[in-house]
Amino acid sequence: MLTEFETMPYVTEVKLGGCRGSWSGATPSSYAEVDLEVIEEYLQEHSLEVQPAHTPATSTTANMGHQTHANSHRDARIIENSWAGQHPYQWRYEDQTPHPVWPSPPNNQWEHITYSYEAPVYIDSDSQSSSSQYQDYQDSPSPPSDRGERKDRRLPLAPLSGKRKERLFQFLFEMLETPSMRSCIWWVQSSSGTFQFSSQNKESLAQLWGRRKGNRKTMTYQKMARALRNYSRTGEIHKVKRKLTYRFDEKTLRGLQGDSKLE
DNA sequence: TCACTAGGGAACCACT
DNA sequence: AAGTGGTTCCCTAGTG
Repeated sequence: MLTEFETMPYVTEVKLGGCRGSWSGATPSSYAEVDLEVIEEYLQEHSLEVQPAHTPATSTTANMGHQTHANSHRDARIIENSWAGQHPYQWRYEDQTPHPVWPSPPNNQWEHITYSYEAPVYIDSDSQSSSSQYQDYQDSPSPPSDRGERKDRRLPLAPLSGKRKERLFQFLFEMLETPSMRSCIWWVQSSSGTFQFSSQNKESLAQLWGRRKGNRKTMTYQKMARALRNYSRTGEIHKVKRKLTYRFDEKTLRGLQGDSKLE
């Protein structure tokens, strides 16, 4: 029995008109580079806007043009193993090996979209034994912060004055809510705000962040992770003792989710 | 040994 | 001008 959640990458290409939502069963070694063209286009559109604390899934999906059914699922978006809940899937266990059961994509949607998936295999930590590293980490109190007084002013995440720059954790939340970014970042346990980067596509995600911020140099995962480590001081995001895995602070997550519902 | 990941110090920058 | 929120560079350590 698996004692902690594991990541098993899967890649599938969804080329509509062709094999709609078919599970290609590609081997883990055949990772597809995430097609960022669509994302880039989307980011460009949004970078021109004055963004509230984050860009909600509604505008995201609207602009992505292939998630029109998402709104009806918004309230159920943050659910366990939901993969953001917009394309629910199930895990089937055969010979102790989990296999994703892929949903069929909406008819005539995702046209021209090349989709690559790297799906997490998640074993709910809530039902784990106490030997779980993740559980241990979850139960441990937040590290004392010498800047604890600042916690009260790090939020609200509710619409800021309209011009404040988007922050990294807001960007990450947005990406987590963006279906086309699931090959880069995904929820491990959305209810606890735990998410994970793809080892294959984390650099792409970092580049998107850097592009959105308009950095002079190319953003890398290493630099982005440095910023994430700063969050552990302010308590907005904590590192989970698992590779490429982080967890939103409860307040931060509530703020982000609450903000999302305001839209 | 090496690649990858994590942690953090320090200087710096853009913006509020 | 000061504070904030990163960004960039660098070094070190742990792990497989």
